[in-house]
Amino acid sequence: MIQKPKGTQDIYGKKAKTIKYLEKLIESVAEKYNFSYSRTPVFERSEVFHRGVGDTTDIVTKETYDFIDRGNRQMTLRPEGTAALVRCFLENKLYSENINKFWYFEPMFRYERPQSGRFREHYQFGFEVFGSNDPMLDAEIISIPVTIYKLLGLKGIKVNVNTLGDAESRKNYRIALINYFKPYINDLCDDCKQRLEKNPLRILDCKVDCEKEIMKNIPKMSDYLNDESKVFFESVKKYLDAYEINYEVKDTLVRGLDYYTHTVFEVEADIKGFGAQNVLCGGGRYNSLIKTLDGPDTPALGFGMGVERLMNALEAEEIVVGDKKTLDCFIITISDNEKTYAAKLLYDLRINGFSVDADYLSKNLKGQFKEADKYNSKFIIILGEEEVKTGMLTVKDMILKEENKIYKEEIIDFLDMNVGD
RNA sequence: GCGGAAUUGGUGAAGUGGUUAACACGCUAGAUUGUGGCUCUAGUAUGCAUGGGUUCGAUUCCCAUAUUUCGCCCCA
Repeated sequence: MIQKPKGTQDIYGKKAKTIKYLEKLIESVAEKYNFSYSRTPVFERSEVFHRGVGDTTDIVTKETYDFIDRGNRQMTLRPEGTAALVRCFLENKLYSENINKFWYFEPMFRYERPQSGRFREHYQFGFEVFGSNDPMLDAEIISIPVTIYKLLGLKGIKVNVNTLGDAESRKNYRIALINYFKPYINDLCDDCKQRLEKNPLRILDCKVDCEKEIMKNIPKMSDYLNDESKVFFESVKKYLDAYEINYEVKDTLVRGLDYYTHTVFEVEADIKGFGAQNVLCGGGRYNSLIKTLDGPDTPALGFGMGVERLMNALEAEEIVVGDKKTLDCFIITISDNEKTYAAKLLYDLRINGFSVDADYLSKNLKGQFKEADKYNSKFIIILGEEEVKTGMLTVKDMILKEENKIYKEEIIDFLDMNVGD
């Protein structure tokens, strides 16, 4: 038996229905926020992510699906949505417009060891805004996942926010961190020893070293923010209050992708018994990314949310979404003699907008009734010798449990009147 | 990349080094030859992830591989 590749999933049945429902919900939220739908290729030239996400990040150093195509080009399966969308933004010169608001819902690929809430292929949706430095948008971006959780009735969530400041603040803080940790380099874990030169900010959210004595007096980002960055973050917080968002400022929150500046945020699942992978959503402002990828200096921000983790959270809170499967009508035939008549009827009803099905397994009457039940059919049409001959159909209302005789010519009007929403 | 635990019909699962692999759901047929949902009866794994090995004999013990799951790291 051939098994699926590690960390991938077959999506069908209940799971498929939930994903479809979520996608529609997200689309409707996107419309309300005036974001437009976008799609980019599943694979890109590797440098999109290597330069975009950052060469020192774990995502790029050990988690990308890289391959060389037949034309000897180095390609990478998309590990996250932002860098790819920035490439699209630049290539199509969308910066000629004032502002661009995009959303996406696509599979992402990371070569990792799977566990609860983590896959090698998973779905992620995200919202990105290019072209504005207004702190009101930072709050708006954070409000989108919060709105989605609210619409779904998901309560166990926690919003953490921080600022990394602008390039100058970040540079000063970086120097301060290196100076602080250098004397203690032997006390740090092996990963952090590497991080010290390449990306010292990442030491802050290291889970190995976080309990150590040296972590207690580390310089604070807030002391290295220049006035402009401070004012910006204060505005963001003011707007967050206006959006009535409950958040916590967490000054060790730095995020694992290199492109962030100013505002960064995460939404955690705060549900008892939830797995170790509890970050449902993460994002922030990335004002320097577009320039890094050879574009004009354009401010931007956004977030991404893991669909499987969102579904885990819904399940943990026993929230069921999506409608029950129903059928307007099921056609039962007494014998094979009525099958051509049934075929015509199926075609007629379907083309007139009804959801209709019939038996294709030559089941007996009882079996056909059971099947109609399984699909929650509102009506059943029973076709026998008599009905075919006279054109007088036997129609059973499964909700009122009553049977009617309807002329074939009137069946569409009849169903129209009785199959409401 | 590192560590732990798993893998038995369509599904949830019990079980054992030795003739017929429990139970439940589902499915099929019948009781009920044009009316389902309830009930009753019968049927439903020549096989226990795959490939090796140990053994007179392996689904059971050992090894490898694949997948799942729970952590670490990291992230959505």
